[in-house]
Amino acid sequence: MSVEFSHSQALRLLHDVSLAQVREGGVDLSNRQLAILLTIYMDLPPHTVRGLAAKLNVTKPVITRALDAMGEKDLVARRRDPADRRNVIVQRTVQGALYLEKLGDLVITNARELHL
Amino acid sequence: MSVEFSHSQALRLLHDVSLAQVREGGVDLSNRQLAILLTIYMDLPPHTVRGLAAKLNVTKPVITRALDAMGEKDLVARRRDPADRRNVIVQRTVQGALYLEKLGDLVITNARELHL
DNA sequence: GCGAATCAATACGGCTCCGTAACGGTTTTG
DNA sequence: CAAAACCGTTACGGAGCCGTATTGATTCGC
Repeated sequence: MSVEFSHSQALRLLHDVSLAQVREGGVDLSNRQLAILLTIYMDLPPHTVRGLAAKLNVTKPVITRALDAMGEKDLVARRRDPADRRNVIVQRTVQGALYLEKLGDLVITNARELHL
Repeated sequence: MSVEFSHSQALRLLHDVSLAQVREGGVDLSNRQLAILLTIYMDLPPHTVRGLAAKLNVTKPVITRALDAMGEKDLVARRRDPADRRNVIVQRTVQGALYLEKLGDLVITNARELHL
């Protein structure tokens, strides 16, 4: 299945998705937070703070703080690694999966409306 | 040209794009700023502060501040409306067009890598 | 076993953005 | 013309995130 995105189609898709996000005014994540959340849900576990920091090319406190913020919204959960208690394992949550499901639907809906 | 986005393909695309943005670490706009910028470049002019605020469902100071921030990066420009000097007309810039061109390319490149 | 190394979290000062409210400048209205 | 309406900006206090440096807990290396 192959398709040629036109340049303006790509930007229109971004426009519609980000506009819907802004207008909705619900949960709004920073670029970094979204990247972290998507990495947790799309890449293979396990996810540690250090691993996420390396993958996103940011410092560890950035990850810790993002997990704090998203943890309060129940989008992710933390657990100490029993094998090596220095590590923290980042886990998915029902709430987080739900949020990303809606986000994916938003992309798909807008892509369809572009006859893309 | 039509294609069925799968749910995970949509999220993967978002993941790759936001990850690239974060890893790059260059100009990073908030969700709102990006929505404003894309509206200015994708929707028909003229664009006023009030009009943008209504379109994005946010207050006017949000628009003013976003224009301040993006104006300093030369992504947008402001001009008084000669016809009604209360209005401010928001204009595109070369720098802004360049930024969005790169962003569009990023989406297209990542979409292609997904064989989408 | 004990010091070095590793992990995540925290402290700190600084910057940006927020929402509400007030403000000057301009135009419309009566 | 004066009062009201309108437009964008600024003021203000507060919240969130940043980078750097440090801390506390745990594990590794010798």
